[in-house]
Amino acid sequence: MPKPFGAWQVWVDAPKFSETSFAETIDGGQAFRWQKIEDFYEGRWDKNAVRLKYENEQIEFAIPLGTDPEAAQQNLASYFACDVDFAQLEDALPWRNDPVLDTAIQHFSGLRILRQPFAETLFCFLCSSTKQIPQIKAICEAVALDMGEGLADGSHALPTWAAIAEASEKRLRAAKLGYRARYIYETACFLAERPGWLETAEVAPTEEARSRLLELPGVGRKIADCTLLFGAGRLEAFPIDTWIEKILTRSFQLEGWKQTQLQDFARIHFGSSSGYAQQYLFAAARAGLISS
DNA sequence: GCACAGGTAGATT
DNA sequence: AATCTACCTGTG
Repeated sequence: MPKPFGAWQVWVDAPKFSETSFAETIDGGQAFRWQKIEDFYEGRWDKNAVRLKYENEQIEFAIPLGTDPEAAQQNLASYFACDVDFAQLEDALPWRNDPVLDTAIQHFSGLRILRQPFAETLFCFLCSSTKQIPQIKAICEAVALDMGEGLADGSHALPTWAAIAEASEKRLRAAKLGYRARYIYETACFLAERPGWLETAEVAPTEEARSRLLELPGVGRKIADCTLLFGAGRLEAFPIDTWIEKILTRSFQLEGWKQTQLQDFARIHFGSSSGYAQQYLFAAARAGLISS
């Protein structure tokens, strides 16, 4: 039975994408709530359920029947951070004297950093440790089905942190979260005792926001930086995961550098949008374009 | 069977 | 302060 989505419409104010940069932006490891179905992607965030497809150099969208197209486009604009000029930021990256970054940008030009809901981003990356992307997606979906609110198309949103706090570690483990279940449940309880705490962290200056996130059980530097980059538009946050560490050591020949030294290198070399550069490198490495 | 996967925290050296 | 190690589960 087909899901109750309406007709395809052109997203008039969509950012400029190539087919590659479009696919990589929504389904390249920034977000874990998109799935490819036939020739389109279906995704969810907050209470939104949307289908998107790249068609004739444009982005078309479809939304559940009976939902408001104007509101949907506003929510899309927010999610895709349409207030940010990524073309300008891309040009400002040091690709002119960095052949590795140049290769990555040539292939994925037009890539964007999403502006996902802060609380959901934190949750998804708490699920992500030593998991492959398909598994992270499966876990998020399982938790959404168990604890998340129903959406207009019959699918489920991710649960709020309050809803997780009212559940249990055991229920999280049922979603195959493994050892991550304890971190997530303890973080939920931490947040439940501190109304407004996460919202304050979201708008704090980046360093303060990061140190706040690091107070949460299971949140280390990498997850904190992913939350800041993909969930708060902090393009200066440079998450160093196993991929980025390999890229920096092999392609940038920084063998033996410590995490703090790699952070310093990223800030100095890539500049104030180092997190944006990070996503290009991550995409290129996963595509096998640069050695990692 | 076994290593590894978009890590973190606590123990050990 | 740097380097192990345990922690769940699925995949190759």
